[in-house]
Amino acid sequence: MADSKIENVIGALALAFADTLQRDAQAKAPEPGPAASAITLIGHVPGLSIERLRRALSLSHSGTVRLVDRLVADGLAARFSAPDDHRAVALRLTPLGETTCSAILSARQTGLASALAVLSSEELQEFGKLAGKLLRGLVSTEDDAYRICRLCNYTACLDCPVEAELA
Amino acid sequence: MADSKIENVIGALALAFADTLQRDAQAKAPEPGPAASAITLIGHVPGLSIERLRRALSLSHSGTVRLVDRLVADGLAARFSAPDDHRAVALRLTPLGETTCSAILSARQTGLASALAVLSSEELQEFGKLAGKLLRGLVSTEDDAYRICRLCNYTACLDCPVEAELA
DNA sequence: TGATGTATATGCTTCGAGCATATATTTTTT
DNA sequence: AAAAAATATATGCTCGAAGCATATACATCA
Repeated sequence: MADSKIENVIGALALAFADTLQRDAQAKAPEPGPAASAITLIGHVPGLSIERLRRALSLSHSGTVRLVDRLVADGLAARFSAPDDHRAVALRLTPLGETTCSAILSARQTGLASALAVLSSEELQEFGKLAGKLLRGLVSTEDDAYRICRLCNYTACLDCPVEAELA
Repeated sequence: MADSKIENVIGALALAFADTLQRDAQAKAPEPGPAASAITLIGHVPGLSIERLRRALSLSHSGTVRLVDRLVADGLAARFSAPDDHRAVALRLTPLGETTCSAILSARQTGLASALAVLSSEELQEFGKLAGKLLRGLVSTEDDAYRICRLCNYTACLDCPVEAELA
């Protein structure tokens, strides 16, 4: 079929972008792996529970608990008891965690911006429009949204297509 | 800046595409992690050396050797001595490895195609064109090419933008 | 020939991740 | 209202992939 070449190109680009994205983000995190995403998610949703974090990161339960243990030990996050559900933990970033979160997000953005610099302004608009359409097709549950947006800079996501799709 | 929203959307899409891509591919591999990429790379470049594989997978040397050990133990790959350099190992897939490689590639393609199905034919063409332009901007060395194309279906990549950029 | 660089292999250790299980709280059922 | 089931978190245990340091073989260059 004529389209499999296009699929190859798009798949390779997604892989390459995700690589640099995660590399840049993880370089500012205290450890490699999902720590960077955990920090930006907690920053995005203060009061997040461990269970929601677990689903967003596609980890096991114990893996998530241990990851949070490490973030707390590093002074980046803190556990509170959730006001509405006394079983649950409400996670928040410490001031140091906020700083780390900003560093992760700006590193992510810098790398991405330089990769996108080869497009003209019009091409970027067009590419972004199609990307938004594709993104809306990938979201059906709230867990999907947290997972997909796990490294987003939410301060810049004013009319996020993911939120639009869920609403 | 007005463009950071677009960057968010593109970054999130890349992450989501790469997630499904790797999930689909790894589900057909003997183990999670870089094994799926290793198999398709060896399939793509028979005679590949461990050192080249190492750079394409961004692993340590010992990690790559052990990964190859496991692929060989699983009956998916085999070591030969490279004809031109007697230090190097030439890697090849066994018939079972070829079968696995095909399964990985077709799983990858199926998932990607369903994600792209929300675009019209014209939109897909346009998106692919811009993706190719972006992709060319990301390649400067041959190692980059192997890394970026590590999960590509090379039989469908007749005029690959990565190869075009290197030539 | 000798020296340096490159490719591979292996012993050792570390540490992130999952499984099984235990406890606490909420929700549902009877 | 009491009992049962479901949900959220925590922890002991084990596994195994990955890196570091080191050793060996071959190649290349002086």
